[in-house]
Amino acid sequence: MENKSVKSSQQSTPGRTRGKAPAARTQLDPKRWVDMAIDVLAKEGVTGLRVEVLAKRCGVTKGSFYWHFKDRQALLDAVLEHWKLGRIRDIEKTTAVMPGSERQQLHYAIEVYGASRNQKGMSIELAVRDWARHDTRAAAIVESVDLYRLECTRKLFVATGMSDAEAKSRSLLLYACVFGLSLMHYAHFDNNLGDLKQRIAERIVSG
Amino acid sequence: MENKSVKSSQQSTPGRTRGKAPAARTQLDPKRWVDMAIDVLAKEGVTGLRVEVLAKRCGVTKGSFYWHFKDRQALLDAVLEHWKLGRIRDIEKTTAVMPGSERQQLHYAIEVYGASRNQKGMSIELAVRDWARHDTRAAAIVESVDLYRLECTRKLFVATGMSDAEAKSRSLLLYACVFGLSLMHYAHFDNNLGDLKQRIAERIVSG
DNA sequence: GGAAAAGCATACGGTAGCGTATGGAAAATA
DNA sequence: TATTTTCCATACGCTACCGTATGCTTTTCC
Repeated sequence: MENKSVKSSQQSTPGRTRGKAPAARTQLDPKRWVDMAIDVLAKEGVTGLRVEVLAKRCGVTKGSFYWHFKDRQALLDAVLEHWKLGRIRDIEKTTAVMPGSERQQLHYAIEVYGASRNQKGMSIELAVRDWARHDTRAAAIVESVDLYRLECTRKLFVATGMSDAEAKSRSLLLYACVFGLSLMHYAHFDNNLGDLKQRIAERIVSG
Repeated sequence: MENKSVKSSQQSTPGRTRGKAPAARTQLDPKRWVDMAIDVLAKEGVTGLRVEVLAKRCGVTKGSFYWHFKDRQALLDAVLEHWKLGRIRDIEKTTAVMPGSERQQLHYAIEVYGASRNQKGMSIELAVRDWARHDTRAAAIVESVDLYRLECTRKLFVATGMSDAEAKSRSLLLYACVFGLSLMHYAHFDNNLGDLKQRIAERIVSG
């Protein structure tokens, strides 16, 4: 009972220099826990993220969990960090664009969030945001991700010829609308939702 | 330490004669529970809505609770119903308008949701929507409220001269943006958030 | 092969919450 | 005043968690 590897595991690993990738084993399993945790997070929210429930889903007992993590909070921190990094990678991929096709890319950004294949991603998004309403750590992560997102799309809007203030407002409108739509229940509001969404996207992107 | 005299200002209690149906008397105190429950809901979310916690906040024990409610679910149902009725009343008040000032009323609807004095209302709103992600009853309530809201603002947009399809898309955009903004952390995105919000409101309302 | 460490299981004590049972006090009613 | 009905407190059993302690088994390394 020493050396509970939280998430700063590695660096030294004293004495076992010549073996083989020593970090490989103790590095991969925390990731398995985090992946599973994010799965549960999407379906149940952060309050459903219980140690023993998670262990059962992993096919082990919590004895395993407490070997890999100091406590439940350590897992939650790891989940937040993993989510943040994943979002940043995703944002960069989504907003990377050849000069000239910025408008098209903005439409793509809107569409990709509402896509049904992205259902799980949006569930995670909403779960983290609800989490952030009661937890300052989660709130800090959400803020950093939000600011990064807003900045990336702002640049796209600027590239389409807008003023900076207008680009900022459009950027904010874009994400607010994307997240807001995923929060509403409007399936029966119209029988041509595709057209509605198209009009909304135009309203956000075009001048 | 007696404090049970919140008393009852019963109104009619009809048919009190020899029959039964004495349920009227026990009608006022459940409201106290529901009010307190909504308070907790706003701060902690539905998962924080625990019987014993609530009882403590009411200065009683759960023995009282289980006299007024069958179980926890009964309280949750009552909370949902109360919330729904309150929202509908509020929507009707917010979207009632003299012919000619529809645009102004739409701006007011946008502004009133983002107002800081409405902080608690928005907290409840978000709590109920997160609740609805895991509970079909809550989802049904949210859907009915959403459809009513969307319909009311749709009429306002139509009154400003828009086509029905356009009015519907604006209506959806309006609420998506309002709820989405309350979900994001953009305070440090700009030092003139008022201007940003103004631009967004114009984008939603004006043609 | 044999010691040491990794990885997990089992058992334990503790808290929090749900719902039930039962009794007691206060108020309404006769 | 006596009795019933309201309303609430207390006590209980039960489950789901968290975190710790301590083994047991499988690798890893010499």
